[in-house]
Amino acid sequence: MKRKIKVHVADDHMILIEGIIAMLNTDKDIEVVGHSLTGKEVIEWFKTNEADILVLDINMPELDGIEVLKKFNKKKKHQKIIMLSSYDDAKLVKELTTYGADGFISKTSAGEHILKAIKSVHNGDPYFSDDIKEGLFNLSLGYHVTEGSRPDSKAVDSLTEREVEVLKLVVKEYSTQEMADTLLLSVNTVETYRKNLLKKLNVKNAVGLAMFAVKNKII
Amino acid sequence: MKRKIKVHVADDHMILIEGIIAMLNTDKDIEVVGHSLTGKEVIEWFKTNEADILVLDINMPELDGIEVLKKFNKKKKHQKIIMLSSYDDAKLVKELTTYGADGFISKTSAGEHILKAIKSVHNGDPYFSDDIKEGLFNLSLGYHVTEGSRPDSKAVDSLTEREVEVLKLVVKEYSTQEMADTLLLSVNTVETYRKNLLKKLNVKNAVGLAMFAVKNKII
DNA sequence: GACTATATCACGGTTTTCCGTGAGTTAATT
DNA sequence: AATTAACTCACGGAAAACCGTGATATAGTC
Repeated sequence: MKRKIKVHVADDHMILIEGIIAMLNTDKDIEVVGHSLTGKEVIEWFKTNEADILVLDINMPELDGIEVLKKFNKKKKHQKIIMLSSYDDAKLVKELTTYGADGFISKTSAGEHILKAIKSVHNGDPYFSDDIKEGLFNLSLGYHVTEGSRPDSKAVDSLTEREVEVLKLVVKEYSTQEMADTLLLSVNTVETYRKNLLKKLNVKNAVGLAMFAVKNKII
Repeated sequence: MKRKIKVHVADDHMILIEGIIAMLNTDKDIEVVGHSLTGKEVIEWFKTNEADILVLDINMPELDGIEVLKKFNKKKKHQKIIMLSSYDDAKLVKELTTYGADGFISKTSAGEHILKAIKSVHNGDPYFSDDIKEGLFNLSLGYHVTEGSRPDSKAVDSLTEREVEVLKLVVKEYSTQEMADTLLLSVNTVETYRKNLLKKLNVKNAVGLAMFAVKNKII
């Protein structure tokens, strides 16, 4: 008997999880072996369990899908990962694939796409749903940013990934403590990034960081 | 034979719609007679069709659930409306019930709640899922929240001249001391304005003030 | 193998922000 | 005359941000 494809589903909306599970259960080759409501739960689950495919929502509390993806990437975990996105995440696709995402489907697309994606990815072929492809296409046609004050691309490029992550959270009004909890880092480390940001971007305080982020569309 | 409860489901995520439909179809008293992906579609559909219950997502493109609710309310349409919300919409509940929402369920709650909600509301009893209730409870415990996140003209109008002046300087990365020097005020006074701003705009810190200023073009 | 960049954490200290609460003055409105 | 809104200031305490400096580990590059 053929071994079923083991799938773990992570999304902060239980209703959506149930919907996906119900659908996947209609396929005899697929078995849902677990689900999580937060990024932290995902990490915990995979410490003691395993699955072939992880269906991972981008927006989750505590630890979002992107962070989870990065952690898995770093640890060279072998399971494939399909990112679940809301409509406006097209621009993330490229970035996320470099972090090891194997597939990308939009929640706006029909549910059968998840089935297709799982089978495709399990076969080793990346999968992107049509609307994601369309979004990518539109992006490549010259994403027009509304001009305001001149962005400082030199400074942007000088930022490391972690610094950008911290910057994004600063914009969301997170305190250092909250960032540490979210990114699973020590408060001291977050402070270091914050200091580096202030220096690199040559601003005086968190407001300066936020304004820089706005000008450079890091938001 | 008993007449089934006719339900229309509106959400911009097809996957979620499918999940809900699949679940509702397991109940013999309920019949899903239509679904929509945008607010406009909902309006169009109800011009030529009818349903007993409308399950309506708050966040949709083109015309969001709130607008749809208002339109229905104005036209005194007779069907009941259950709002589907993401986690952080608790503060909207009160406002939405005045616009004629009969129920409120969070997407984070389990799917069976939709069944309960539909039957309850169809019986004439309002329904709120537990986490929504909890959110309301917390709100009534004093956390005075004005409004959600979108551009908020009410909040802008509530600001006094002095508060706006301080806000502008906050955006320019001024410290309280510097603002006091610039505006020829005592540090204490500037602090007061800053506190008022935080409260009025319902943000956590100076970054929140800056982001509000950006959104509302006070810069 | 040395060098560099990145990521991670620590510690002690200063400054600023944030919070609550209260209170006096003027100008406009009822 | 009474109320209200805006403006002004004060004080004490808690929390967070900011600053400098240094350390370790790792991965990649020259």
